[in-house]
Amino acid sequence: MARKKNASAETTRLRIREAALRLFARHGYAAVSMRQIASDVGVQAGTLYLYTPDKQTLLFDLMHAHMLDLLDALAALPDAPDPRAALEQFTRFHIRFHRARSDAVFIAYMELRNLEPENFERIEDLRRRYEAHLAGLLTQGQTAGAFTLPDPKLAAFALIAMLTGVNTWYREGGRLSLARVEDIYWDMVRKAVGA
Amino acid sequence: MARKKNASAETTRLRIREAALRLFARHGYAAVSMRQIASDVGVQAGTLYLYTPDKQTLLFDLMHAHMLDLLDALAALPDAPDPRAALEQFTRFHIRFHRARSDAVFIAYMELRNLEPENFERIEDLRRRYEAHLAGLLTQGQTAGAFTLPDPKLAAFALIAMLTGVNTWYREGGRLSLARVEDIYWDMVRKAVGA
DNA sequence: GTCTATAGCGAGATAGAC
DNA sequence: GTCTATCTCGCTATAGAC
Repeated sequence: MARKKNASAETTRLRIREAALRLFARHGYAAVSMRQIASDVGVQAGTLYLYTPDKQTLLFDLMHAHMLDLLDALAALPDAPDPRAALEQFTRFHIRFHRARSDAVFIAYMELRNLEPENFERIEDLRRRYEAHLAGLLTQGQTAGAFTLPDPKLAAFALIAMLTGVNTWYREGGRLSLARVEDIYWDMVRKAVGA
Repeated sequence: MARKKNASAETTRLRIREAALRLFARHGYAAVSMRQIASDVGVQAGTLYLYTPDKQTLLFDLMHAHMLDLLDALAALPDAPDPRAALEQFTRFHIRFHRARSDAVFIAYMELRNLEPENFERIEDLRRRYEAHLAGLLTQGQTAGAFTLPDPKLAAFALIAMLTGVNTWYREGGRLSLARVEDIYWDMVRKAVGA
């Protein structure tokens, strides 16, 4: 049946993306061969080319999907009553979202240099939108007198770097729960912007 | 003359390291071939093997030298009169030192996964010493009542991530001088730790 | 939709001439 | 100290059988 065949093909497609995501994150795009990905999925290398025109497009699709997920999830956040609540919501959202997708986050940052120029620009454009959202939120808060910060744009860069950094050290089952980590980082974020 | 030959060899050695550093930072260790490095230096590929036993050792040596430089420079900082002054000194030092060596910084972080386990452990050990220095400084400040922070270890991770992040966006000749960037980041650091 | 087989290429590393 | 030449391997991508 057509439905069965499509379902099976979609499963293979998904498994290829999962394997590529994990392997690229662990060893790096350039260090991973199409053969390794195929072996991980349990198909032959040639089979991958039914699902992607080439290795570069596979990488780009993974990064692009991740950035769209991020912006969609950001847009889906409920409205906050005031700038301080909005910043707290952003802080906790950023930590949770990035923690849950550490492989994709790692790739979206580390493999930028392996993208062809046109693909690079498309990903960078999406990243700038995310940064601009936070910068706008900080600017609003400052205008409203809720925050005191020397430079909203730099503060946005600084806070995003700080929050994303959780991924480099946080391990499930460690000293602190993720909820506790959120609390601690929110405390530092709040103080840093003078809220 | 022996002196002339040695001097020439040392020059070649240096140029190989510089080329490798730049190329690894720009394209990634796995994506750069020994032939590319040789071509950049202006020698043949085989010549590189007079200076390094293999590509992996070349990478490790670059990362190791960078980490030793960092710890040496940290140790060479003058004593500060109090915890707040020590933290300000650290903040400005970190930004300046990392900014001046962006290629080495990038490699020391991004290429960890391309190190063989034993080499990885040696680099990680050096990195932990650097983090421990800041964590110790924060703990002292808190004990002395100069800082208010929920968790010195997490604060150290958070601040280092935030400060290193300057390298991802700062460009010479941009809107802000590096001195001004230091001021702005120090303002955020100071507030974040409640100093 | 997946397989086997392979074309075509470039990699890391080494040998030996100069 | 650097070169040319080469060994051996694994890569991306494609062709065609089933």
